[in-house]
Amino acid sequence: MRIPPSEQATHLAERLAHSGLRNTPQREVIYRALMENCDHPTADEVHARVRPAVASISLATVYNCLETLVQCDLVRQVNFERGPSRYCVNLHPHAHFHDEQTGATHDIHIPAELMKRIRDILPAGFSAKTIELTFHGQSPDHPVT
Amino acid sequence: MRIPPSEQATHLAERLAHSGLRNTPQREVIYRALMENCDHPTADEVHARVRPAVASISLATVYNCLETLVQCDLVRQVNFERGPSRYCVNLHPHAHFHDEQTGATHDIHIPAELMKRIRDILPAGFSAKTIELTFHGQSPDHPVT
DNA sequence: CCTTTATTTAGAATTATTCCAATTCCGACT
DNA sequence: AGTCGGAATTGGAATAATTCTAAATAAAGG
Repeated sequence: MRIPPSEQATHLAERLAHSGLRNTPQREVIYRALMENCDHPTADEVHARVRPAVASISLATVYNCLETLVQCDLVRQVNFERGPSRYCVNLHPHAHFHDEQTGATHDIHIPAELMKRIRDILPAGFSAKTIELTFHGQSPDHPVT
Repeated sequence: MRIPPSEQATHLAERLAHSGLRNTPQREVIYRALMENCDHPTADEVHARVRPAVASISLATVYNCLETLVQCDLVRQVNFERGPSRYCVNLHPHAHFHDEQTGATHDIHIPAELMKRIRDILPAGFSAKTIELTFHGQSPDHPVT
């Protein structure tokens, strides 16, 4: 299920080109960092992770690149309450479970059938572009992050 | 369906007492402001609304009082992305529809049966204390706020 | 190469919120 | 009534995450 790094890079390059954007080392390394470890890091955490590879990268650039990736539909931005934004490379429709103790985030699969039922509670005239479903509580002992 | 002001006040007083907290004019006026107009104001907006009644009230107090009301389960705090927190007096389980153009927020009723199905997608071991369901998109022409 | 335009960068600015320390208020108890 | 102690309020300072700005750098096309 994991895509080899070369294909990741190709995918990124394609999507950027598709939006008329350039493929830069910073964007590549950030995208790779997210793909390697599919937890849900904050911009700060991403910054820390990519520094070894691109020592001079600034936090502003990390924010810029992450926004670009989100715009290209390569990455999903996730928010819990008013905490720092987190970034997620799982593009399948899914919910998030936020563990209040550990702060860990778990992806929860949403069956297509349920997705449809959820969409159906909207009264006529409402058209939803995105749907967010978030659980807060306690996750099992063995944290999968 | 609307509760008369006197009962509101009683309800507030009871809940505060129940948590060993005092009933202050600031808390009362803020609670009343929220009940009167069930849109989803920010702390700033609440501040602006209650100033006429309690001219000297500070923004810090508004934040304090709102937090108190949330803790007493009299008010629900709602967040969209990383925008300012909003406050909602509808305590029935419901979803939120956030209009991206106008910024308006609409409450959407969630049938109990659907609520149950949503809860059921959690794998064993996960226990959710709260569930948030948020739609982003376009709402009908005639905004109800 | 040279130009144009995109991107990166550091640091300043912004926004919402929380913290802090100093009053003020309220209720209980003499 | 007078006083004590804890709560609550207040204004202003502090914080945290993010965005803005203007200058420097890099890439792509001619």
